[in-house]
Amino acid sequence: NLDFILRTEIQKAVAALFNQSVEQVQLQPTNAEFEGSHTLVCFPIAKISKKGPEETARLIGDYLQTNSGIVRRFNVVKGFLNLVISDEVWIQIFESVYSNPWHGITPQTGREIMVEYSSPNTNKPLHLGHLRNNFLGYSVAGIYTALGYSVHKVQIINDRGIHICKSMAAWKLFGNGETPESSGMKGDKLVGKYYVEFDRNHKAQVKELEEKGVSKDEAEKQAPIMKLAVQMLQQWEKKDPETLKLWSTMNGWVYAGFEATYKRMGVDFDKLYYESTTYLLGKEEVLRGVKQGVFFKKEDGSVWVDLTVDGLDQKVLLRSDGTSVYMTQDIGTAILRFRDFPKIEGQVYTVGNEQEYHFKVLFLILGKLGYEWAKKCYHLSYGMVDLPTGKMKSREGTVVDADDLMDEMVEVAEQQTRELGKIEDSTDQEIKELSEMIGLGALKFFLLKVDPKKRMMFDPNESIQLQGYTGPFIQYTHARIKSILRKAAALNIHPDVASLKNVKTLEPAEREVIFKINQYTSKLQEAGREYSPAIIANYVYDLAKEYNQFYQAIPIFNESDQAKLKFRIAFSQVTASTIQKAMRLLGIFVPEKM
RNA sequence: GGGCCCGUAGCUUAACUGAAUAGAGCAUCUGACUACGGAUCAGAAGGUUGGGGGUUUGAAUCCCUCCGGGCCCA
Repeated sequence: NLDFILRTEIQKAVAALFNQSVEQVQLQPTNAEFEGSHTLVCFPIAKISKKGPEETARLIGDYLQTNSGIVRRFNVVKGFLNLVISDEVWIQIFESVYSNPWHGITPQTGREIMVEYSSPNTNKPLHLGHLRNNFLGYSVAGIYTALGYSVHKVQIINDRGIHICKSMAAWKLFGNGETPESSGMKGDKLVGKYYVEFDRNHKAQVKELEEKGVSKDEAEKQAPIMKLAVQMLQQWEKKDPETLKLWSTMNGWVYAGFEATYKRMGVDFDKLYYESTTYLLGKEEVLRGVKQGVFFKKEDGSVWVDLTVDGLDQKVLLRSDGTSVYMTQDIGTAILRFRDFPKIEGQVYTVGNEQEYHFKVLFLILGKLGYEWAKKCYHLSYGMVDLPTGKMKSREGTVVDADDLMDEMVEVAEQQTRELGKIEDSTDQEIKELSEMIGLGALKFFLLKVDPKKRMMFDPNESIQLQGYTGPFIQYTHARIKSILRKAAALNIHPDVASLKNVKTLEPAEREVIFKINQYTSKLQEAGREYSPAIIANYVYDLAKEYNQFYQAIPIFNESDQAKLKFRIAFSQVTASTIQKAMRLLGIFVPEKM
């Protein structure tokens, strides 16, 4: 790794010149206006060298140039030492990537981790927010896999509670036995329809009661349809066979619908957890905590945890009637998962940032209960997706449905593909598949390129873009390279490692691309450390952009020098495969033609 | 009442965790070969990084304060 070597050389130089050691070597990419690729910021070193920043920079530059063997030239601007790495070194770096098909893929380390994402309710279909959630979780899982982890992808499905009983109640009253088959609707959509139906009826009944002088709060409880839903929830808890049957039938419809959506999204799971089987967990753990003295009981019998020493407040874990709260379940589920997968060192929870407090508390509690792995639990907190009209609200019907959005993206992609007419020899089926790849690529890239922590804006009109900083731009670059490689094969040009050795100098555009290719592994590590697919998205865009610049500046096949020609083909190959790998980390596929 | 997050070009965003003239894309304007794919490339214009103060050789980044937006806990 070039950066590592450079750092070591710089440390040696400082030791030799000033008889001092530097901990932090501040290396950064050189600004475009100066010659060089790596820049050493010399201000901090000037402090220990007891000389001015410029002189310090010059001395280090001189030393490196004569002693290191990798620095060809240097220039000093103010306190910045710009280093020009010799082309031989760049070519060597390229060669090591080229000759290693496993570049950027860490062999299995034996480490294991769990990533949770999606985690929907079963009363309504998936929406735009779930898309961001799923793509993020899936991508982080992919990044960790590439880092050598064995990753277990899970979700917890909120399949019980009043919300699904509302859909059940409405279906019972107005459904007339309607099923996905009889209606031709996707199961999750059908159940969602009855959830809306419930809400509409409930509102009407509340209004009626209010007109009779009942208070709003009372009216909401007394509305007959609400009473029915509550009654069904009680029946469910008593395990009434008829209620359980309807419950599992309707949930079954939803799962079939979700399955179709996940499949199209290209995400999957290794294990599913259901709240109906986990909601009673955790109570024993909490009681154990009371015995151990990490929790305490109040006079009314409720159990609390005191987090004031951690800068938070007191939090209830069991109500006075002994019933659980959400936190209790989450404690139980976390422990269950570590029993199911004893080798995992931690869990990543992909959940919106409104739950930040909840997870902070959860991890603290798990730590107090003595679980070491609590330290390795991470809340992958992401911001809401806003619409130009503001927040998505199901009650106001402003929710962007996941299936609809994917349809729309693919449709735009297909229209564009046909208009450009570059793939005339393709069958309809092939065009469909390609459009799916492009449409979903655009959507995933759009949702992943922004820092997960940030709240993001989704404008349905402007977000469907296929030019510029988008997934299709990168897919296009890949397809274009593939076209070059086909031509090279047809011309019988076959690059090999030996021919690379005959290349002595590089064009600036080539150096830039190699610089980017060389960054892949460190960007991958950074993305893992930060749990941020956005870092990969930014990286792969930069790489594609650099390659396109090279492509425009240098006509590859005009080259008469055979070694150079072969080098450029090899170079294009490596770029394509790096693009392919990086995009795969985002869950995006790249085409051969488009 | 207590706590957390955010504010960067008209819009969407980046900045390697304190470094050079704050990078991109969209939109606007100008240009690109009979050549390997124009979903591309080159260029112009667009910024008091919400306001003010402080620390520092150096601040979008750290501290204080005010303004504006979002979220959580009781």
